[in-house]
Amino acid sequence: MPTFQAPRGTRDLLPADRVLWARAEASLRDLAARYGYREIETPLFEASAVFERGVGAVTDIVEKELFRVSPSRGEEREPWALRPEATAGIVRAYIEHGLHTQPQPVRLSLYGAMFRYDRPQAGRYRQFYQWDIEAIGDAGPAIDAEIIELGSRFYRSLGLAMVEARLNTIGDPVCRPGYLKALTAYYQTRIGEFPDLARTRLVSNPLRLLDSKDPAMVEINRHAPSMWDHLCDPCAEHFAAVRVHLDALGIPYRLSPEIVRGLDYYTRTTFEFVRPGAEGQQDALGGGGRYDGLVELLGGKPTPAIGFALGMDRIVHAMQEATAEGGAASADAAVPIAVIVGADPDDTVTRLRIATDLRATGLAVRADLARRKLGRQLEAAVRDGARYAVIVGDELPDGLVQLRDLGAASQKPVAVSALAALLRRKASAAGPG
RNA sequence: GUGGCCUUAGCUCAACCGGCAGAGCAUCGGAUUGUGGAUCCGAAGGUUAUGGGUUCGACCCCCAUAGGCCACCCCA
Repeated sequence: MPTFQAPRGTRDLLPADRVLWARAEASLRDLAARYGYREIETPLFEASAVFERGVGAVTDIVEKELFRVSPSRGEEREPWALRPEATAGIVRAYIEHGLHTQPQPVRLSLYGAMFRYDRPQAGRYRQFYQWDIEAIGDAGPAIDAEIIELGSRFYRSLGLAMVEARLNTIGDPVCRPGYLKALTAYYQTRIGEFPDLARTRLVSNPLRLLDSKDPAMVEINRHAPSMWDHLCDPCAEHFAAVRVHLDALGIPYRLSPEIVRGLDYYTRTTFEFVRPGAEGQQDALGGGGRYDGLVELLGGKPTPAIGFALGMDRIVHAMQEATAEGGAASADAAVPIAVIVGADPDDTVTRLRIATDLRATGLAVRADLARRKLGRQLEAAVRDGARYAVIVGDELPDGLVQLRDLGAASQKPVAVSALAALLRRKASAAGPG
């Protein structure tokens, strides 16, 4: 066993892994830019209160899962926590920097690491990665549809066509209390059938009982009153309008009353992206909703907003499975067009100098600097995926090297001074693959 | 945070009832000194996750710890 290992719940992404990650990240950056969601970066940690107030102090998230950090010294008094999600920090930044003075809505995109302190298992890490999209300052249903369509497109761009959008509405502070009253009243009539854990939850967060996976609760929920029957007129109109927009865009979705968000600042639209057939609890690949109450809760003016977050760890996992099922393997960006090898293993100066000169012209080349014999150098070049080898040998005093086509196993002498232009032409001619 | 299963070389795994820790792949080197993913030969790689205990003797049995996985809790 090595002396040190990655901390519990974290892992190293080795170069072979990073290829897939980079592809997903490139796709999301491209999409965000084209949809007008501009990148923002917030600190990895914030005052704990940002999350506690935003999320609710009595929830498991804060009591159990918040990754708290405290300064080991100094005058800082405020307890900090690593960000468990992106929204609270983004909203804090929106308020702090007066982004309400910019044209509304402000469309924002953030990709990065999030942290939670709970017991790890596959697809659930203490350090994990999320892509977060927020549109702050627009109450209309069209922006809801834009964001859901953006999420759908992202999955499709990665070849995850099976991902399914699920849509719901949870009302707003006008109509939800009445619904909660009706729901609680119904649950009271059947509390005798409740599993133990569900009983405590009936008090703390009855809405959450709707997405319980306990068979008894599923049966009870079958006859539970529906939020949809209790919506106030504005909420009902909003919900209908979101669906009109999605239908107009041709975005398939399933209406799913169990998609709830347990927190008070969530309003109206909620949605998730799931992968049917995923093992265990790993089927949710992302989700979001409207949070018209959060900006005010964190000290800003009342401001409508909607956002969503996609878990990259699970997305990459899904991509790996899709690749294993016969999809195309992705290309490694670090494959060189040529490797500079030499007959004299010790002459690393010449090899490094030629490689450096070629790289200065923009080419992707690598010099073999391990002092091994020529055969080993060629072998390594082939296994690196290089198409050419530049062989430095006795011809060098005449200004010549051998340019060897590793695929065709043929070679010809080339002037060192002509190498860059020649390789550039080869690189652009054949293209990747 | 609760319960269960698991941990042998970088990776995938062997090792009889408790009796000298091995293989394949990968890595590095060699196969008459300037040419390849194959083949052959060789080397290196281990306190059997860690620490205790039982035993003449422990990869094997017992306890603890760490880590992984699974189911809960939860999923902002």
